[in-house]
Amino acid sequence: MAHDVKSQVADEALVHRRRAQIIAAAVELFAHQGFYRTTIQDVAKKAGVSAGLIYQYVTDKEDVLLLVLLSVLDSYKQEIPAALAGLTDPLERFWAAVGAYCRVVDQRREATVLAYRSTKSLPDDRRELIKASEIETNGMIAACLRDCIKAGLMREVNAELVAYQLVTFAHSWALKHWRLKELCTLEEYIAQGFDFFAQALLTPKGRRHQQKIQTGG
Amino acid sequence: MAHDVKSQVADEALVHRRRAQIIAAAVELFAHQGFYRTTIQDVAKKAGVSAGLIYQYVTDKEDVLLLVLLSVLDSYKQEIPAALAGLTDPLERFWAAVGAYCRVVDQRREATVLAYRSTKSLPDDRRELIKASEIETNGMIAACLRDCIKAGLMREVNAELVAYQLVTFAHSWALKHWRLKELCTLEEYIAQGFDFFAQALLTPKGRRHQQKIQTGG
Amino acid sequence: MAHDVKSQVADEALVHRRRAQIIAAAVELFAHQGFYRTTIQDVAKKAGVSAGLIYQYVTDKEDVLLLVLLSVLDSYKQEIPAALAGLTDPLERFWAAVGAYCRVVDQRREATVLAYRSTKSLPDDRRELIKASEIETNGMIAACLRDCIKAGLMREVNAELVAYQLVTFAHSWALKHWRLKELCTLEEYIAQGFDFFAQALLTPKGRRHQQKIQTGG
Amino acid sequence: MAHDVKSQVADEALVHRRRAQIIAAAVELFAHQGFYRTTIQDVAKKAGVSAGLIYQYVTDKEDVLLLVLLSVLDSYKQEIPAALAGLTDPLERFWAAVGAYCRVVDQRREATVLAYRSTKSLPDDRRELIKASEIETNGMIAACLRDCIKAGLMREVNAELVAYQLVTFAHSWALKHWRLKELCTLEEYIAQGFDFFAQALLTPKGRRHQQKIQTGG
DNA sequence: GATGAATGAGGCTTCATTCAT
DNA sequence: GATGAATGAAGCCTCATTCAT
Repeated sequence: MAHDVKSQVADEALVHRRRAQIIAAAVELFAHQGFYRTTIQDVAKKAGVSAGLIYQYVTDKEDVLLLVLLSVLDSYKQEIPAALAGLTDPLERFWAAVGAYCRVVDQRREATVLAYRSTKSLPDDRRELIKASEIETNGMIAACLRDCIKAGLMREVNAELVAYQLVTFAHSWALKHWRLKELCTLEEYIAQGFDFFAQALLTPKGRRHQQKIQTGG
Repeated sequence: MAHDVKSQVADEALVHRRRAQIIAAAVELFAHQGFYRTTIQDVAKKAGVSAGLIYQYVTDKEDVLLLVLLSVLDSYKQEIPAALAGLTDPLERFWAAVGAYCRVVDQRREATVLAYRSTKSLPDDRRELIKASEIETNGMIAACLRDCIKAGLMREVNAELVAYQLVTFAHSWALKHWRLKELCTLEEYIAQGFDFFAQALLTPKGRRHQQKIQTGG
Repeated sequence: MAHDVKSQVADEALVHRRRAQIIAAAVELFAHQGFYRTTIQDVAKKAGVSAGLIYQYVTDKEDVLLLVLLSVLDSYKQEIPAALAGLTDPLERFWAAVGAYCRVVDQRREATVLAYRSTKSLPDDRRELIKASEIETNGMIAACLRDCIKAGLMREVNAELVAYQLVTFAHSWALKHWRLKELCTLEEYIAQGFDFFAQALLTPKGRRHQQKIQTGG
Repeated sequence: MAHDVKSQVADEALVHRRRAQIIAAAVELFAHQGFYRTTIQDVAKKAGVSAGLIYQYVTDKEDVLLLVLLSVLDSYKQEIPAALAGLTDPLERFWAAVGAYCRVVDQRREATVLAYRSTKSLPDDRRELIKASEIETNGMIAACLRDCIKAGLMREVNAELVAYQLVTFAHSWALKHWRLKELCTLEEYIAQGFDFFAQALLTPKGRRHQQKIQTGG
């Protein structure tokens, strides 16, 4: 799991519980007020612990941010495989992955925005952890895409590049939510996105397959 | 344009010059170290002025950020119309607008990232200014899109929603540059994006028109 | 008493002790150098604590001033009742009250001057607290006066107005000490004041009573 | 006149005019906001000149305060002799002097308060100038008092000490105006003060003389 | 393990003063 | 003589971090 971050406390279960507590408080505060505007005292108070305690589970304020960001990215990494479970059809898997992504983003909207804003607040080495996690998630989407291409359902596009476009599409729901929420609901957003990407990516064969899925489903 | 922000100094030309000086220094520093890590002294030193001087042209540190962000958004608002000048064909105008957008983003890559990261650091009222400017720029793209739809060259899509997708596509070049630059060049990025959006948006008529343009051009 | 001012620290006893420490340091410094010339660092150093600590017991530099002024006024409010304890004769009580006032002023001479100089440095709402306290003290003197009038020992004067004159008489010892100390001692100052006010206020009956007291006492 | 303060400007008339301009602006600002809260820029703006100009007529910000305070004390020193002009009767002169003092204080109420608050803000040497001026004014009152005593109209009191009491009585009208104005008008204040001091000071002969004056007047 | 009072370095901001025009 | 833009020292206050209990 996520944290190679060192703690002064031995009991692993406790470490886990305390960190969860700290992260929960921090996500909310960071998301609303930003990293710099949030003090450790704020986090401590919201988490219902003392400020000193936090420093037994974390070395730095930046460490708290790292923990928070990793927890956000973790939730992405968990939801996508979960959504794919039991599905075998490449096209179904593809839409399921993208849809799942959009929905996690919606559930953790503020945290997603936070990730965009704050990654650069981390020192380079810790930021690499974040990037790695992002690449991993993107990889899941790209893999689905490649399976569709291999099956002749989609055009030969640069899978990673398009994966970025898909991911960005999902993120935008959070980043531009202030405006988008006035234009459509989440499901409408997803629907028009699917339509859009379908147009852009599907081969004639893919289109026919798509029809079948929708009719059959 | 851009700054309704008040200054202690009367001489407008001077105000303009000084602010440009301050903004130039600040963009660079904010982009690299972030808003909070950058001190006013840093900005002053880089701008070659005293810290006190800055406060004759700005009320706040946050005001500096506002000025910076507005200057970024301004550059968008200037480049797009410039790229459209002289073009009348709806499709040509559309691609020109999107291409121009991508290229400003590339030129001001760090500033663009800064805008994403730091807008939330502004108090609500100042943030509204930013949002307004963003909506305005988006409107330019959406207008081109609508013209294409009206001319029967593109499908009937939600113009504003798709405009967001286009804008996001451009921004991603800056936001994910750390990864994308390893996958392709800017022009390749634009080309595959055009291809992608063409697939998604053009009507048969639009496709034929597109052919003509490319052949003729 | 005195401090409705909020503190970050919970432990009331500690808050009390720390504030006393801060006030003690501040009175001296403010009295000598004035409020504006004294820095929080000065206060901290003299109090033997860190600058940051002060802000756990106070919100503002102005808050320190408020605390100081309230502590001065408090000492007035405590000394007068103490001086009256056990006395029942109206005339005796009157002189005791005025004498006590003069003596506190003498003991806290610099603080008294400070109160005159610095009250206006407070924002209006905090200044009201000071005024209220002053009115309360004046009320004690005025009450003694009224008792004497009721007993036919003093003329029918405007008690509150004369109370002001008495209070001002006491304050002047501090305010004009630089000159008065060359003209007389505190006790001489009080004596001539008593003589003066006796002439101005006593009725014939009061004069006879006064004789008795002095002879008997 | 008052200012030994040096100026960089030669033309004496100009110096005089400029200083009057500066003082006028400063009195008002200092009186309302206090010395430290008022900036030189504030004074310059209110005086309708540039900040730089002030430093051609003054060496220091403290110099401005000195000028202001001296101008206040000057007005005392002018009004009292003016009120005495033409009067020969010692008792009449005495009441005229005290009355005049009270009325200048009323006219320059805020400036008087300022003098109380701010004298200590001056460095020792400049403060001596103020004290000297105060002693001089007090001397005028004390002289009237001594004349009355010499004429057998008043008791043998310490003239300087009582002069202080009289002066303090006048000042209190300004210092405690916030409360006194609710208790009486200026003229009532003066009247009750006169009554009070008459009781305290007049000999039987003085009392008869007083009757004559009032009846005759 | 937990607490929370204490520390002190550091940043934003103000403003008296100067000086080139 | 007058201007006002520029300077830079200095002070208030915050907050990450420590440590005695």
